[in-house]
Amino acid sequence: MGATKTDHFTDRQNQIAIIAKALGHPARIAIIDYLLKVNSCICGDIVNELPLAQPTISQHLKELKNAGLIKGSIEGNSICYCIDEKTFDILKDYFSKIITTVTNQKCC
Amino acid sequence: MGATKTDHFTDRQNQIAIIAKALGHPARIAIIDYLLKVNSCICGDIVNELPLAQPTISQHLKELKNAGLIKGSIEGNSICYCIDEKTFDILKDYFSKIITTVTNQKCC
DNA sequence: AATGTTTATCGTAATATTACAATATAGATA
DNA sequence: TATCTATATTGTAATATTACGATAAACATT
Repeated sequence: MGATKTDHFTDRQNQIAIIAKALGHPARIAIIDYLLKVNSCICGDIVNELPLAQPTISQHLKELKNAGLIKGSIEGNSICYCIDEKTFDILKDYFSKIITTVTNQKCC
Repeated sequence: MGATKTDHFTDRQNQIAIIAKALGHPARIAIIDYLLKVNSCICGDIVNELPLAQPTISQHLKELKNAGLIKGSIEGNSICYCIDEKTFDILKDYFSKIITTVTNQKCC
């Protein structure tokens, strides 16, 4: 017990959940906010910007990358992380659809 | 150690993270999907619909409710759960803003 | 080559989440 | 009121997440 029963849900449900989960931590939202603000980014910057140790930030960046929310390219001896909008589109579409459907419902 | 350092982040960052986190489990996405499908709902239905025990579903419903994603009204001896679109709007607006910003960036 | 800088990984302690059996609670119905 | 039905709560085991010190890896610079 304790582990999520991934195989009982559809691929789409798992996909949405994985992306949402990656955004389910304020440090990761703060990283996204910072990436938007600076328009381009080096991880070291984030370490100075956030109240977390370097290994913790590296771990959060990894999760955002695994979820497809950011992509990183090697830039000399540091790494440039950027937002990957395709993945954000998936979520936006999902929410848009929900809102449209609910608006047409007469319930509760 | 181990606990999220909530007070180091902005209220808005925490708010987005809490909502996203609530959607970060496939069972909860499945519940949202089901609520959309049936247009109105009783918890018992969900228990028959999902491969999870009744207490587990009750727990997931509680989390969705705490995050403001659904609302429940007592309906005789059962409970009618519905989607609360206001909260989905918050996320949709957040993602829309991200996508607009990123599209105008020339990075990586 | 030695040193410095930047980022990742390992190990691990603290905490949180997930799932469910057992049980409680609340309202409906007999 | 006794019983049934629907949902919530409690307790707890299994697992996952979060945070960070220590260390490694990769590249740059001296």
